[in-house]
Parts: sequence; C-alpha cells; structure tokens
Amino acid sequence: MAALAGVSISTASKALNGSGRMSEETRERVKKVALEVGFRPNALARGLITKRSFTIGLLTNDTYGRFTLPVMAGISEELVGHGVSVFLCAIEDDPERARVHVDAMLDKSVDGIIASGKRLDRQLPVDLSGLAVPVVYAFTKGPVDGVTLRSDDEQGARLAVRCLIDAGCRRIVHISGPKTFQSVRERADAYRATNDGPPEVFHGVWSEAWGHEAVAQLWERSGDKPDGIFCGNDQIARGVVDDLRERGVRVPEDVAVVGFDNWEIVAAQTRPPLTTVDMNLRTLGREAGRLILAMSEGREVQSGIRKLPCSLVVRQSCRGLEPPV
Amino acid sequence: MAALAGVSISTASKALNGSGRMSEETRERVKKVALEVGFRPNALARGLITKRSFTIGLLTNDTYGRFTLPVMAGISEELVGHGVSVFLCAIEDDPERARVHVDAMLDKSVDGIIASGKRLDRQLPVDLSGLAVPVVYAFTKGPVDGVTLRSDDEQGARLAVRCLIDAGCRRIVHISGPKTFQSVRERADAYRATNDGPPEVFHGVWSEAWGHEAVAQLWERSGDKPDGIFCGNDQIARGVVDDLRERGVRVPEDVAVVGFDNWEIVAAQTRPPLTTVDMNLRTLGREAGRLILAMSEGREVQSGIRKLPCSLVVRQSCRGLEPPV
DNA sequence: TGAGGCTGAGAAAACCTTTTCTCTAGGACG
DNA sequence: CGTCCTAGAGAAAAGGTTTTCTCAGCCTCA
Repeated sequence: MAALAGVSISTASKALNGSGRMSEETRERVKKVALEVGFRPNALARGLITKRSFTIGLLTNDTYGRFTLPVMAGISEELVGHGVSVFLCAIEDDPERARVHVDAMLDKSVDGIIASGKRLDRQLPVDLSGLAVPVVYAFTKGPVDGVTLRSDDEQGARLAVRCLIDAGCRRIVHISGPKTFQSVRERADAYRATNDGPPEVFHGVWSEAWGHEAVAQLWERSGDKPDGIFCGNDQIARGVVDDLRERGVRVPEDVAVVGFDNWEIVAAQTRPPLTTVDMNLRTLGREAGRLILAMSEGREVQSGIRKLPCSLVVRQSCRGLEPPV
Repeated sequence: MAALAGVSISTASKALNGSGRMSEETRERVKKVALEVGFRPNALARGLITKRSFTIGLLTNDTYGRFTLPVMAGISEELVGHGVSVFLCAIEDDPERARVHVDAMLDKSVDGIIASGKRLDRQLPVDLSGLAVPVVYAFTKGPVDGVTLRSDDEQGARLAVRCLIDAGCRRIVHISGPKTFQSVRERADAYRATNDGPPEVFHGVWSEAWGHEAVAQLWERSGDKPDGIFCGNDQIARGVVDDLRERGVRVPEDVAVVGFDNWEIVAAQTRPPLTTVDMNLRTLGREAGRLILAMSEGREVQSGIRKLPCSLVVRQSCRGLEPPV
C-alpha cells in the first residue's frame, strides 16, 4: 500500500481523491509514489463504501446485435473516460432469464441500467420500473414516465423522400415492412406527408424476398411505373435493386432507390451501393451513456421521449440533387 | 438484515452458504426468512472477502460483432447459471484504449478474461500474459503457453468439399479471401487434400464483388468450367451465386456452391440459400466459459490450442448426397 | 500572554460479508 | 460423578477503501 511511502492510509486516500486538507507538497508526493508503485485502488472496497460501482448494465434482446452493437459502442465510448464499465446481457425475450440477469446486475450494484432492443414499440420482457437504480431506455419502448431515447423515424423518412424528389423522381412508392411495427407506420406517414404525388405504400416482411415480390407486383401490373422507391429497410431495398437490375431497369437512372438503416453489410454490397438513412445509433448510445451517468450521479433528468435525428448516407442508388435536364 | 429474524449475522451467512455447523432446523428457518425478506447479499462485500467477483471480462476487437456475438452468447449461457456476469469491452485495435479497458477490468477484480477477435492469426493489441487473472483466448491468437480455443477450419473445409463431391461435382474450384489470412491457407490446404481433381484456388478479398469477378474470370476463359465451387466465406459465395444466376447458370443443378461462416443474413437471403460451414461459435463460447470458470476456481487447465469442429448447414446451393443419375 | 481559529494529518468508524475462533451446554463414557 | 468431546451458535477479525472526527501545533489578535 502506498501509505508505506510516507503518510497514513487516510491521508493517502484524500491525496489521491483530491479531498481533505493537506499541504500541496504532501499531496504531490503521495500521487508520485502511487504512480511509481502502480497503486490501483480496489474498486470493490471503494464501491462498498461509496455506493457507486462505476459499472452500468446494458440489457438487450437484440441477439443479432444489429442495433445494440452500435448503441453499445456509443455508450462505452462515452463512459470509459469516466471510469465506468459496461455489463452486456443478452436476454432473448425470456422473462425468466431476463430477471436473473437483472438480479445479477443489482447484486453487483450497478449504477444504472440501459435497456435496449430491436423495436421501438416493444418493451423488454422484464419490468425495470421501481428499481433502486436509474434506468434509461435506448431504442426500445419504456414506460411513460421513463427516460427514453429513440431515433426520429419520421424525420429520417422525410430525408429519404426528399432525396428522391431532389433526384427528380415524380412518382415515388414506398415498400416497407409489417404494418404492426410502429416505425413502419411512422415512416409511411412521413412518406405520405412529404411525397407530392399520390401515395402508394406496400407492406410486407423485412426481407429481400419481399423486395423482389413487391417489384414484381409493380412491374407486372398495368399502368405507370414508379421512378423512385423508398424502402422500409436496407434488406428490402437490396431485394428491390437486385430485381430491378435483373429486369433491365437501371438504378438510379430509371428508378432511384433509398433504403433505411445503413446496415453496411447490406447497403454497401448492393449493386449499386444503397443510399440510405442512418439512425445514428452510436450517437444515441453516447447520449444514453451521458444520461445514465447524470442520473447515477443524482442529477435530475427530465423524463419523456427524446427523438434523435437520422442522417442520410448518399451512395449511388439515389444521387440526390441532380442538375436539371 | 435477515439476522434480525432469529440468529446472528454469522449464522445467517453460514446457513445461506451451506457452510458451518448448525441444526437443519435453523438452516431452513434462515433460508426461509431470507427468501421472504428478499435478502440479496452484497456482491461487492462478498467479493472483497472471497477475492471472487463472479464477473469475467470479454475483450474483443470485432466491433462488428460478426464473430464475437455468438461467442458472447455462448459464454453468457454457460456462466449465468453460476452467477457469473460478463463485461463486454470493444477495443477497436487501439492499444491505449485496450489498456484502459483491461485496467478497468482488473480494478473490478474480474475472475478472468476471455480474449476474442475476428482473426485466428492476429493477437489483440494488448498483452494479457502475466496478468494476475486467468485468460482464455477464444477465436483470436494467444501466446504459445496460453489456453486457446479456435474452430477447426481444415475440418470445416473438408466438410464443404466432401459435400460438393457427394453432390456429384467432378471439377471443384476454391474461391477465397486474402492469402495473408491463416484460415484462408488452412481452408485451401484442406481443399487441396480433399479434392480429387486438380486444385485451383483463387485468392481475392472478402467481398461479394470478388465473387463476381472470380466467376467472370472462370467463365470468360477458355476451357472447362467447374461444376462445384467452394467459397472462402458467405459473402464471396453470395457474389458467386448471384453472378452464376445472372449468367443463366443454375445453382445447384449446373454448379453447386458451398460457403463458409453461416452468416445468416447473407447465407439465408441468397437465391438459392447457401449451404455453408458453421464454425459453431456459440459452442466455442460455451467452452471458453467453462474453461475460464475452471481456471478461476483454481482448477488446472491444460494450455495449448483446442480446435472445435465445424458443422455443415445444408441449404439449397449444394444438396449433398444426390441419388446417382 | 492567553484564547480562539485554522492548518495539516492521523485515528477510527463504516460499508457488508465470510471465516475462523471461542464459548456454552449437553451427552457419552469411565 | 467428573471429564472429555461435540454440536450448535455467536463473537470478532478481516478485506481495502472513504469519510468523519479528533488532535496537536502554530498563528493571530486582543
């Protein structure tokens, strides 16, 4: 123990924590010795007394990691500088296991819990209200009086549709996922509000196959073909683009396409690469980290839903503002 | 405290931990009261005295989560029953941040560290040897005297090639990633050893685009076309299958294709869905959890590299044993 | 010169368990 | 009847910090 190098245990503690009263000379000396000796205070003992473990729990049912991983990266990024580590628990929609994980976190006296998921309109399979520790809901549904962070899907959808309009599209359709998803409805609403022409929305599932099928329906019926397609996510967009290419329809010259999610692995590998909406999940994670930190330090945080803006990632499937012909 | 309900603090502790001596009647009574009161022992205080925190750290530089997530799920699955939680730290190849994270884990006195990554032939950017806690390397390179867990890529590749042979292929080529990857070389070696015909290996990058290009090279040169293609990963396989389809080559009737990784999002969405090799990363994670637990409990674990078998996931791009024509 | 205030630093309690040691009472045995 | 052993249970220490008290010495001001 660094106390051997000059002063008492209590003085050393105060010196290192910048608390207590002592001469500047003593303080410096202790710090120097601590550094030389490589002294690392025991976080357990510290936590025992301060009631802070410098640990937060991240609970998610997004086993695939599509959404949680960027969120996690953001949280970690924000917190590591404050000496706070993150427990990640994947709970796969099993209430029992979820309970076990939450209890484990509580036992380890986490300073807070961030709940995350894969849908904005579904709660995690475990009730986190009334816990002794603060909770932030990030990209999952929380209780009305909770602190919730989500992407602004309407604004994101507007971005997408405007990009198509700016690219000169006159007849834009929307191919999306199941209507049961709230974000599907929000994106569709924003599409209807932003699009000049008559709205046309196709609901299906979140798969490439549905993208193919939707294009087939559109191209095999009589009447006008669209010249712009706003897709509910990147997988659908990939199916759409692939199908168009195979039909000899050029993207983006004949039909421009915009996706949603900016799932690199899909968006960047599509031919041509997808222009798509990014929900900025990493930023959302950072914000969640900031909030949970504030709450764990006792600062008051206003409850309610915070919507974080999406941004548009322009690749080649819709080039945005084209020079007028 | 549950001690209020009958006995002294020490007796209560012993009752709940099944240690010490006391009448069965007392033990049961204490347990019952603890349950009713919802007593949760403080893990920090316990850790302080037992030197076990029931916490292990998972370090990874696979920010994308492609490999780490299944590993993590396996670890968690194995450990949750033992009351052990997992810290996940993503370190993105930055030695400095990695150091910070490792130190944070050490401060929190984790019982062990599992190092994971995205390449079997690269070490994490931080030296974990000589730490006071046990370390297991799972799907990343460890030091020679370390405990390392990896997939058996050669065996996996043999599985793939045999599947093609069983499907009746006579001329099988191998399209893979950069030769600098050890697993690429291992898979290629196994391909050469298992394939009956003259081996032909194409090295490129890990992308769909390379799959397209490789097929173009093969089909645009003179000479025999292959009737079976073993791809180094699913992305390449997808590029290959897409390109074949667009050329009017039927998969699997004219050419059978097998991928590697079983990356659902790619393999299942390909038309037709990919037959591919699964590295069983979840199982690998479970094994890593089992090992780190044993080591943290002081049990001796033999060092060295353990290769875990891959398995073949049969979808439609190669149907395996076909009835002879 | 004496009282009061301030400065610098150590002593000790507190955090919550686990674990070892001690103590008492009762039973067995000589 | 006395001694020894054992079962059952409590007392107390330990674990490594933080934090509140306490204390001694010195300075200032009357």
